Amino acid sequence: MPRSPAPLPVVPPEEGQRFRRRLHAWYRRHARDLPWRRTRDPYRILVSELMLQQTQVSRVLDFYHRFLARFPDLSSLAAARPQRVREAWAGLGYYARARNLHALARQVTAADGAIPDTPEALQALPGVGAYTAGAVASFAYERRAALVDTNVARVLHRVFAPEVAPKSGRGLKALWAIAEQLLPRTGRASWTHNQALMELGALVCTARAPKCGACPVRQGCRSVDAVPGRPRGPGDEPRATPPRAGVRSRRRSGSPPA
DNA sequence: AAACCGGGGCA
DNA sequence: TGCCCAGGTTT
Repeated sequence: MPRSPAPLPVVPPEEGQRFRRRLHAWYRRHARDLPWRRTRDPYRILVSELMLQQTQVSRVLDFYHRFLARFPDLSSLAAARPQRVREAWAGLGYYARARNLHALARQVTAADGAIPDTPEALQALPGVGAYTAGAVASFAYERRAALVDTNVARVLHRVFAPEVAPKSGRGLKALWAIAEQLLPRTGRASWTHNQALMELGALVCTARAPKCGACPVRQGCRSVDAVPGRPRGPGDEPRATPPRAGVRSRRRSGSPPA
């Protein structure tokens, strides 16, 4: 029997629209002013995204400014010696990212010098995976591209798909499918939508102690709805235990609820 | 699909 | 010490 492919989750269009609206209204009021949100320069977006891989925003800020002062554009980076690039990265950690960025700069410079604008082409570059490819397409070129990073994965998991295992291959595929269904119609709107999704995960729908009381999309969140008996008012205290999306009573299959 | 990789901060 | 962070690459 050929194993039937697990059906990907479907988000009803109306539900998606309501989600987008509330998310956007929240973002307009709470978005942080981050330097890479003030530019569409593909090079600068690329630098920010590589620095931000597995690294918190607060720790990237200083490095970002210093790096760009040292290497203002792609060609200056491509022309630099590896040693200089490594120095500019010193302290940030994950130094393979610096090598990847440098290799990328040289590779693109050796070609036509243009950073690609589609996720497919971007993903062929060193150090650029599915997330970063979507991020550059969306944030630099304002293309209508989906992206799923750890923040987005957590938000979508909790709100729309608590039943999937978010770290598994299938779970991630499901979350990407949801992310694509949620995309607004235009690339311009997608830029804001994607930023907002990530911002919500970073500021409200956090890994530990999520601020559900301050969440613009808690109504309709399948993880919050799954936790009864907790009337949470605005600005509520961090929960001792996160919603643990998808834990409808963590029962090993077989032991029925008492 | 799962394993592995790799820095640093903070509870 | 363990978990988390705007993941990617390799097996």
